[in-house]
Amino acid sequence: MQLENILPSASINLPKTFYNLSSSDSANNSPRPSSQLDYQEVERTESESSSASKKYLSGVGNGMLGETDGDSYNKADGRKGSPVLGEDELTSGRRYNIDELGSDRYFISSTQTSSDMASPCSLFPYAGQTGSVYTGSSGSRYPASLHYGSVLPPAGFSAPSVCSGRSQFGSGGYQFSQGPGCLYPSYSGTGIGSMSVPGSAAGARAQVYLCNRPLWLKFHRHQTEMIITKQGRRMFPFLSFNITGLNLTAHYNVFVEIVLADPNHWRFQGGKWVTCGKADNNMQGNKVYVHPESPNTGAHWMRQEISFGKLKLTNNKGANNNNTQMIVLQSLHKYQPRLHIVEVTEDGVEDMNNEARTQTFTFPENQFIAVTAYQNTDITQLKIDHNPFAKGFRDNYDSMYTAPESDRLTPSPTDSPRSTQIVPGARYAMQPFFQDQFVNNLPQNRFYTSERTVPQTNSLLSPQSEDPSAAASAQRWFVPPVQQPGSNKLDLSYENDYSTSSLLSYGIKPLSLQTSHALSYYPDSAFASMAAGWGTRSSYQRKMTTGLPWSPRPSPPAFAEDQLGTAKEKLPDENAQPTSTWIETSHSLKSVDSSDSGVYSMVCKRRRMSPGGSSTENSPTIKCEDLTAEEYNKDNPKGAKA
DNA sequence: CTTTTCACAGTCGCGCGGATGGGA
DNA sequence: TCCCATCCGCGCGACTGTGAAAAG
Repeated sequence: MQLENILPSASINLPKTFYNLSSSDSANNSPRPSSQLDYQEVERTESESSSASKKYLSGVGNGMLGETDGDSYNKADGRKGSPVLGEDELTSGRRYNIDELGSDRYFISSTQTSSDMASPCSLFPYAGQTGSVYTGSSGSRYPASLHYGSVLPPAGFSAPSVCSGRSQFGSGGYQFSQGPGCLYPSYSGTGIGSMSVPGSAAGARAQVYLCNRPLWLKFHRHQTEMIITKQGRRMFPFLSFNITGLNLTAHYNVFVEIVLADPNHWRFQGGKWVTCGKADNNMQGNKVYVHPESPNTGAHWMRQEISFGKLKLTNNKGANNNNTQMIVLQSLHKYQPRLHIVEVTEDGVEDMNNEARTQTFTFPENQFIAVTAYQNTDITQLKIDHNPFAKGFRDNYDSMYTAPESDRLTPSPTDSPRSTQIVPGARYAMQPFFQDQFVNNLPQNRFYTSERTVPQTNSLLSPQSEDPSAAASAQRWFVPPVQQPGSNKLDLSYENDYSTSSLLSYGIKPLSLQTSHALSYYPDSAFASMAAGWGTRSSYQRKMTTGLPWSPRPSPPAFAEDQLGTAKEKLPDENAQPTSTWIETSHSLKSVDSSDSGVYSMVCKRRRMSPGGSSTENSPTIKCEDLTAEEYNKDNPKGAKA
């Protein structure tokens, strides 16, 4: 599919400066998602100041799998990717160089001032497939000016009084997309990252990490799908952020809004997602989920990970009035979650006179297509592999726990999402970690045959580990909403925030963690909390030994798995040219090996067999990406579903 | 034919109640 | 002996994807 076919019209109007950002862009003759722009900016910043990336890249299995496992790492000339899914921009090595830096801190700055606008990096409208939010032709709650950031008009973005009435959101306090054609906020602003508010100097400049970004990326590579049901279905992966840069004493409402990402109706055809007519923009229903802890102080939001694990998606329009936990979506439409941080008064009332107190953050990897039944079996498998609630569907569930210690790649049962929200005082540490668990709990051997040899667990567990690559693997996806003019500002932001790290560094080194500034927020150590909430189930404890492949450390979601990245996956990444990938690959479902795209497509469409089936055929230990045509044919003579 | 709905089986954590053990 | 805290097992509900049936 051609990119032009799926990109919203809004994406056509891209600043020329944008195309000049990358040498490869011009070759593509095609607009690149603004998200790339953001990534590029970050990348450039990183490349200027760090050589750690090479060090990191050179490591085997140290790859930030979430990013580097991307199959679409492209060489400068060999571009491949998946415009449809836009995964390439997320997985391209060029854009993700930062991920491989020692810091692993991924900052995405948004434009705020006019000078920023002048900067191609910050100005490019984020209209790409992966990170775009469709700009509706009709009125929108978010004016076009949003490309500066998330300027939420007081009129349309009424003060949420979340404190006293969070339900207002559900009942229309935030009347998103209530009217026809209003589903797509006019948000042509900066790319994925954050959007800031003009004149937001009045408030603290928030910066946001997408905590479980690697997991999101894994799904995003295959075009994330989210089940919607009448009773509501939780998202998986769920949204989880770390916020910094807020005023410690100011009060904020934090909520997620899910908006249409493009004006298209999608269908899964021929093993890939294709557009199919226009989206129904008359969809009504709640589009906002206010974090239950809203309003709260900046210190509160910054001391812990902000998770939206209880957010539910539904297609039941009748559920919008009385259920603030559910967001009403339409099946086969592509959506983009957005995080809003609104400074409010102590009683939770938004200052209507200061729209600059609203900041919005968008991560393109959070895009998903709402479905009533999974279409792409890869997504299904990913869900099964990573979602603790779906453990019952893991074919080799038992073997994962009975296997030798070194072979055990699945996390403890305590990786349950509930644990992430139950352990008192441990949210900051527990949730990020559990997010990691979700990523790490995947039976690695199933997908990355060579990863098993990588002592992932060791890197995680060994406090004394001084491996730079391991340390580098710790990553956070940082999205400061307000970007200071000039890339150097971004650098500064990065340097400051990372080196001084007001947030948990999530480094591999526990010591670093303990000494991090962020921990000062936590009277109860994350580690203590971990210990408290860990391994409560005796049944699993019996199965587990002390040397677990996963660690209860509050580690970043990404590195563990990333570190497992195979050389195969990483090598192509080193020379990846993100821009090129965007155009040349026609569909995102391409796997690592573009040459095997046919096979890949076939394999990926293979339906997951019932556990009762032949172990050979159903063997979940082989990831479709890793299967060659020969292997696949051998394993599954029946062939894949077309 | 595509999409949606529903019942189902499986995992898991919570909460309750009973059993156990230690101290007064 | 009584009281209290802790541990353990069980039932329940929440949650998942599956697969068949229903709906369009």
